[in-house]
Amino acid sequence: MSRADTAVILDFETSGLSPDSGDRAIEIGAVKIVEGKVTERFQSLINPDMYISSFIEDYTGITNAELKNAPTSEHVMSQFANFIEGFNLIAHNASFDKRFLDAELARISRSYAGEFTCSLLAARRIYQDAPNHRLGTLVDYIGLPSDGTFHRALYDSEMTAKVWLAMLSDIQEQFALEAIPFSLMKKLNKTAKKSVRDFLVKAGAA
DNA sequence: TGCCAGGCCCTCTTTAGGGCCTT
Repeated sequence: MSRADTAVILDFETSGLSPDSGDRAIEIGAVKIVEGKVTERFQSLINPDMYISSFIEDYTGITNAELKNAPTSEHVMSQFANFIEGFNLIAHNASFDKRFLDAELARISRSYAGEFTCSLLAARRIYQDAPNHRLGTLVDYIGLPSDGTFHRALYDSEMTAKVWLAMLSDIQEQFALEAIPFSLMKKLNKTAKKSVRDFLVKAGAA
């Protein structure tokens, strides 16, 4: 049984919202957690072979000048495919990062065996009283220390990992669950919000 | 030329529309 506190939490900065519209990854950041502790980190800029808009330069702080000298996607994604091998994957709004991961890996004919789950969908269920479920808001809502350097890949993956571990800790304590399996968090992503409490109580009793 | 995302989830719903999230 794979544990939900053992996984790779990843985050892409990209040139836009959709690889299907020609957008590319410009930075990847990730942390590997094993039994709740960060054991490895991965970070690299990625040369997207295109100019990024001034909006994206402002949003991320990543400039066209930096990207011009960045390593190729082929190089970075090959290393990243090795990094995630054997691990399940987590991202904040996973459907977004999964699309870019799949698109960039497809370019080098690589794939991965791990399963994806989403910290955003989990947070919408576990923290239903939060003002909203953006990463930065959740960091404040939970009371995690932050220097506010959001919108960079490694920082966002680090903060997503902290939010994820806080959620696991909270539901573990609240519903008397032990060593929460990854499969439980995947099911939680698809559980109706109104019945999530019953779902977790039953999971604790099982 | 002009357009430009997509999945989840709520509700004034299900023969639909719009807000939330990610860059």
